Amino acid sequence: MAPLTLLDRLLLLAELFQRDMAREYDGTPLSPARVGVLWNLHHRGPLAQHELATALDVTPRNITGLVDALEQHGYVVRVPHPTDRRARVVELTPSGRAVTERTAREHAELSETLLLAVDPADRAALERGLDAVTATVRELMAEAEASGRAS
Amino acid sequence: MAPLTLLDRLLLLAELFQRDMAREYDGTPLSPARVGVLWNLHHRGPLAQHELATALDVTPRNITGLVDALEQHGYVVRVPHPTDRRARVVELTPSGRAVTERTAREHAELSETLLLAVDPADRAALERGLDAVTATVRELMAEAEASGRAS
DNA sequence: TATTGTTATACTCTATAACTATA
DNA sequence: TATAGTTATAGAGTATAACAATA
Repeated sequence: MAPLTLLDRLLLLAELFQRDMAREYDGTPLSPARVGVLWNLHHRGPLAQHELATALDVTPRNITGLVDALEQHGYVVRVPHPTDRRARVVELTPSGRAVTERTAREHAELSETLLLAVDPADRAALERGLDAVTATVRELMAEAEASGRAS
Repeated sequence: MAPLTLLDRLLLLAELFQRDMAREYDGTPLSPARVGVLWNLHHRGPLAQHELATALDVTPRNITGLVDALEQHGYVVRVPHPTDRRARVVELTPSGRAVTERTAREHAELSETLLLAVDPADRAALERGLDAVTATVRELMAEAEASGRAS
């Protein structure tokens, strides 16, 4: 059997995270895409819908649906934009904030657990390596997008 | 700003890969889930549909839809199972094999590129670290599934 | 004119439940 | 009885296109 390449390892881990995420909110009104909205609001504060669309890299139509669902279940509210009467600003409710705070807490714990699993002598190299890989992936995606746009 | 944690880095990379995958086959009859079927057939040879369902961790109903689409576009064929007349074995066509071989080639190239981006002194530690993290994530998921089943 | 968000429509991925044919 | 795959139905996530209100 061929040994696992670096890409194999990374894709495997990405798939595990994705699978885990998809099950996390099973049976609740939440889902990975909806939590993505909450997570952005948690980190950046109230945002207009088009800002969410840009941040999540989806169409504005999509945001309408996600915010509809989140608002219906009480996690966010739409408030008028202070200066632009076309726009609607999305804000976390206390219930939404409870979700993001719980998620943040769980992330911190998981990060701790994962770090402890790595040999202390390997930790710095692991972080450096991941950063190098991430930077390269970003470059490749930017190039692909540029050439795609050109065609 | 808080520095990126190990989990932050891993989730970021996972998201980039996911985003890239989703665009890869944009405008073609392929898609991540369909390529997942082709990929399994590439690595394991012809498979019955229930084997695909187990491998991809989705319902048999889902496999019906994916194989329908792949068959309609000429990437796979359904052939009778040699001994079980209930089952249908899914096989790659030459056209399907062309896709998986192209994907394998692209993976090999990308893996090479990513490896070159990492400081040679960090490469072994990166692989060890990723394996440790992957093993831990798997343990946690298995535990979560076991306790979910119990409840 | 351009932007913001919506309605209308469609496609993919996924799930559960009921059913047929076979084991 | 149990398994393999299908039909029926439903819901989430995504996209494009046309439109109203506002900038």
